[in-house]
Amino acid sequence: MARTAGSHSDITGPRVRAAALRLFARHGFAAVSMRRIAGEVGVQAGALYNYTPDKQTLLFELMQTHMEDLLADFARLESGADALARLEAFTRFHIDFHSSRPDEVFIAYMELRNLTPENFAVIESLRGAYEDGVTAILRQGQAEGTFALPDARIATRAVIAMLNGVNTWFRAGGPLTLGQVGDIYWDMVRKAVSA
Amino acid sequence: MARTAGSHSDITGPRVRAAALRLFARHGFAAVSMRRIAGEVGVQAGALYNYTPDKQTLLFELMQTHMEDLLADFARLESGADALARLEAFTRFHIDFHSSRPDEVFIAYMELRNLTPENFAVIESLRGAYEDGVTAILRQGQAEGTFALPDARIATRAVIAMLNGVNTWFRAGGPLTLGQVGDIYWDMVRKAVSA
DNA sequence: CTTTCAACTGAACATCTGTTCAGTTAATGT
DNA sequence: ACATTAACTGAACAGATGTTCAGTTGAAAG
Repeated sequence: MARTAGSHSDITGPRVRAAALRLFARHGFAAVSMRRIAGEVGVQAGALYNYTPDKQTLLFELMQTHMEDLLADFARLESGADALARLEAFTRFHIDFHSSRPDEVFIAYMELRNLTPENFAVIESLRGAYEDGVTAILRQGQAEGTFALPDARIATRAVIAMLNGVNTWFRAGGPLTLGQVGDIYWDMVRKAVSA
Repeated sequence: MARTAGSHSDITGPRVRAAALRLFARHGFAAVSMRRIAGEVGVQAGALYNYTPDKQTLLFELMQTHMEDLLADFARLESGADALARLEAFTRFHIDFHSSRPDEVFIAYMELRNLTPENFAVIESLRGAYEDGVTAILRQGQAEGTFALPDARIATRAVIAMLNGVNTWFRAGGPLTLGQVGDIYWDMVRKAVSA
């Protein structure tokens, strides 16, 4: 095979995904053309089709990769501890992970409606798996008597929605460090679910 | 003036806005063409320009109207009571108002990036005014000693983000009434901010 | 040096985009 | 009955859209 080493595909592929990610997050999937992504990479639009079968798949794979990364990192959190410690670890993890990937997070929440029904179902099930993990922590706390919750499923969504809000205002280099933001939110999360 | 009474403009105008609202919420501003809006109304695309100078203004006015309605209704809430009662009233109001206007809410949060800078500034300042109202309640509670908050501004955003989450899952006719949802969220909000 | 072929170009495809506007229609006031 | 004119049509505008593909390029394998 000619051009195996020194091939550009190892470089261009990631650059295509990076450009698509950036542009989809800034302007929205529907507002970004394949030509614009190609321009960002420095190639013609046709060349993109060496790296994705179509625009829809490009979006879907960005979202799928993001959700799988999220689940993989979430699974690494300590599961032996008591519910309070686990919820604190989750709270800080969620804030850290999401604030380190603002573009991915934005797309994963905003572009769901631009997925085909099949692709949507895949992303939704990944999101459901993440929620399940949080709900499990809350139910453990209910069983231990540490948490008092009218509904663990709704509390899960409430906590995640609250933490997602961080990404709308937090900017690294601002007055607060991520650790301080974690402290503030953990204080509110802890109280919100406590007995 | 001919065709004053019996004119269609009193009917078509609202129908244009309603169709745009529905379609923007479902598919996104960039993905909806003027021809598609016109089709929904039963009119040719050119006729839309009797009701809006351009597509951008159509979006902007939907968002502006929504935010002004929100602020007007928010201003009607009792302001004489103690902070706890005011925060409860706000919590239930926010849930009620937002769940009664899912399309408006969705657009107001999702289509900010499709506004021109001037229009964006207007909507942002309306949103800021709403946040200010909530922050005032939280600061009153801090002064009264009822609430313990590391940061009233951040707590405002946390509470609003949490309550906004309701719209992603609540459907009228489901297992819970809006009143029950209000109870569940008020329980969490109250505990989250309490001393 | 020659062959190979992954990576890419550039043009073409049919279709859609927001917006404008001369012209048509029909309900209204006189 | 007639003139007025708000409301709307339908065609046109210049350009953008996702996607395909025959052909070019140039680095590496033999």
